[in-house]
Order: sequence, then C-alpha cells, then structure tokens
Amino acid sequence: MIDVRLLRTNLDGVRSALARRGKPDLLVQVDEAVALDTRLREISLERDTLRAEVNDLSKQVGALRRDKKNDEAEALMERSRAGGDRERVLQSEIDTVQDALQQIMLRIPNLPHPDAPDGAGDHENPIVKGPINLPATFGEHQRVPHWETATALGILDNERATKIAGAMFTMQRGLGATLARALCQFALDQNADAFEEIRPPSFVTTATLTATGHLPKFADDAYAIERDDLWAIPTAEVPLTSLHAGEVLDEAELPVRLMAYSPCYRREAGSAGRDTRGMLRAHEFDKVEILAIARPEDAPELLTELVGRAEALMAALELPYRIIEICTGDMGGSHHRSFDIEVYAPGCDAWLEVSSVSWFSDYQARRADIRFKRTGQKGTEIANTLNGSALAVPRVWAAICENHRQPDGSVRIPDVLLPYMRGATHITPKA
RNA sequence: GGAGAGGUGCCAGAGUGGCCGAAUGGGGCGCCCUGCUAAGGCGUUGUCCGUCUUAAAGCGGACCGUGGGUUCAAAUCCCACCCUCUCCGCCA
Repeated sequence: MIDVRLLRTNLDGVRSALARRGKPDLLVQVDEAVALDTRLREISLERDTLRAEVNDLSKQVGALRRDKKNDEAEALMERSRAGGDRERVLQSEIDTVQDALQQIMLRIPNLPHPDAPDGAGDHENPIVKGPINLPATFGEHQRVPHWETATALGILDNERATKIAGAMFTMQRGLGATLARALCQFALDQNADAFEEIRPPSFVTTATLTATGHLPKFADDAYAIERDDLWAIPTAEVPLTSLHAGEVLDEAELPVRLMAYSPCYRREAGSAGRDTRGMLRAHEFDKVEILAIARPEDAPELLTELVGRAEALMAALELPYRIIEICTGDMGGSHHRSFDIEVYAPGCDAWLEVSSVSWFSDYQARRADIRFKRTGQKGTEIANTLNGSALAVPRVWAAICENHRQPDGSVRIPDVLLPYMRGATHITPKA
C-alpha cells in the first residue's frame, strides 16, 4: 500500500505518478480514497471525543460508587449510556468507511520511480543492456524447439505429465530432471556468499499472500486450498517477504538478505494456450528467489546488485541474454522499479523472460508491517523490500536445450553445471 | 484427531470488573557515589492513530494472542478462532 498520508500531503504527486501507469481508472480510485479518508478522520475525531467523555464519566461513576453516592452515580451512568449509544452509531459508520478505504488502498498500485521509463505496454520496455553472447548466426541444429528435441532425448515427458495432472504441467526425466535440479543448486551456491538460504512453506495464509500484493487483486491466479484457508505460493517472494512481517528490525540487522529455492504454483488464468508449449509456461515450476529488506536509502544500490547477480548466472550458463527495464505501463502493481532478464531461445526464436528483479519501495513492507528502528532515534520507519528471481528453471532449461544443442543432436552441459550432473558432460539420445 | 495447561510491556512475572498502559524483579539508557573493578543510590524506559504546531512538547483515542459480545466501565466476565506447551493417538 502507499501511505494514506500521501493523499493528504502530496495528492498532486500521487496523481501524477499514478497517471504514468496509463490507467485512468486509478485516478478515480484515488479520488474515492481521498473522500473516504477525509470522512474517516472527521468521524474518528467525533468518536474519540465521545469516548473521552464516556471514559471520564465512567471514572467518576467509579469514584462515586466508592463513596457510596449511588444516586449521583446513577445519574452519570445515564449520561454515559447516552454517549455510548451515539458512539455505537458512529463506530458502525467508521467500520464501513474504514473497510471501504482499506479495500481501495489495497488495490491502488505503487508509485513508479521517477526514473522508470514511460511507456504504454511491454513493447515499449527499453533494452538497457545487451544483447550479450548473441552469435551472429545460429546453426540449423539450434533452430529446433526444445519440446521436440527434449522429448526425443527422453528428458521431457509432458504427455505423461498431462496424463497425471492435466494440461500445463511438465515433467522432466533422467538427466533432464537432474539438469533442473542442478540449475537450482547452482543458483543457490552462487548467492550463498551474501544470502541466507531459507526453505519456506509452500502454502501460506491469506494475510501472507496479501502482503506481497497478490491479493486481493489476483486471487484467480493463485491456487486456493479452501478447506484449510491456505494458498499455494506463486513464488518464494511471498513467504520470504512475510518472514519478518509484524516485526521491528534493528537498523544494524539491515539489509536482511534471504534466498530460497521453492516450487511455484500459478493457475495462469487467462493465459491458457499462450506460450504453453514445452517448458515455456506451466502451473508448477521451480525457482530460486533472492530478496532483501533494507533501509530506503540502500535500496537503489541493492536493486543494481540483484540485477547483477541474476545476470551473472545467465552469463555463466553461456546463454545469450539482454536486460530490459519495465516501463510504467507494463509494471506490476507492487513495483516501484523493475528489470527483466531475457534469454534468447533460437529454437523458439523468442526472447524468454527468465528473471524479474524489482524494488517495491515501502509498498509491500507497509502491507506486511515490516518496520525498522534507526539506532539512537525514537520511533520506527517502514522498510523497503526488493526481490528477484535468481533463476527460474523451466525457461533456462529450455534455452540450454536449444542454445547448447550440438550438430549430433546432443545437448552440451555448461561447465558451471558439471559439478551437479553426476559426471555427465552431454545429454545424448538413449542408445 | 483426543485430553489438559497456557498466551500480559525488551525479558521474567503479578494482576478475576473501576484508583491498571498495567505491581515487582531483571535488562537497557541517563545521572550520582567510587583510585579501578564490583556493589550501591536516584531517575528514566513501548507502539499505532488523530489533533495542535515549522518542529518538539502537549492533548485525545487505541493496544494485555485475534475477532466479536456483556457493562456506565473489561487485561479481568461470556463466545468463537489462532498459536504455544504436556500427555495420548497417528505418521514420512
């Protein structure tokens, strides 16, 4: 959530920042929020005043009862009762207004960073680096989509995955399964120098899924386990962000740096049939996420670092990649500024998004109530959060199958993964 | 899943309707005493919202697991839920 107080102190700033997202409805929502907030403060003040009266009368009643002046006490109780009745009426209006305001605030997206590029949609995301490692030409053997080659190699068996679980599930076999796990292991090892490894729960409460901004807006995209009131996580960002929810951290503990491998579950509502072949889009996939909780002033540098770490993995895997910055019209609702890393897959002839790194300013931290205390100062401040995929397995797996395919049809394992492949240097067709 | 016990401030822990935002002890912070250390003395010690103010202070409200209820008045009584611990059952 953005800070409600911004609506009071800098409404023009909020409006112009949100206008850059190119969704006129947002400004209507802002106006509604302003009206509700104004009303809420009016009636809250009235309620507090009434409460003060009732509190005062009650104290007097207590004193009079002790002095056995029951008649006088009775008179005050009568007045207090009347005050209490009026208070109840106000309180129910407060509840209504507060709830309405909360619902709107939960849906108003974050303010884009001033340096985030303007743009109407994904076609206007500027390339800020690369392409790197992109050869002038690709061999014919690389121009075959991975769903054909990997199936032929016996390392991808989506047909049986579908038999078991339905459409849009994938299954890797043999060295294909090993490769998927190797990628996770590699991504974790590469970031272990600065990040604590977490193995979080894969199911979370509604409050947890709300903190990151996935609820209430994107309920249809998440798997719900209704019987137990739980949600399957769409990314490890969700449990990691809420790891310190409701806590006040010491400034000295910051930045908190966490990483986690986790399965990710997405219903992909609305995208059925799009990019669904092979490993491009599935209901379940593996990912290694890196995340930081930081003081606001440290966030820009951390954003650069996180992007650099995700980039380093693609470089080490010898894949052609580029970095794009997400423009205001394409930016996720919780994002303040974000960058994607895309890898080129010659068989699909497409740039695949393999990592997304974002700075959320205090938007998620306010929802999650993550605060910190500056050393030697009174009071607390809302922290900033940042996170990014270090490595999302399926598309990287696909890109390896296509880019590193040899003229003989085998797939070469990049050197950095060799320690995790049980001695295999190539994936070759079964004899 | 069953039975029982419990959730109070930074920590321990008292508090069964009013004088309780909360005793007492410990810790932290400040000052004093002290050659140094130890011991001791005095004081102080949370968060959120609103209001006034350039700001601080002040003032008002809220917070004793969470949400409801009873009452003039709730940490305290009632209901539901969540969590923790012990025992039993089940189980990788």
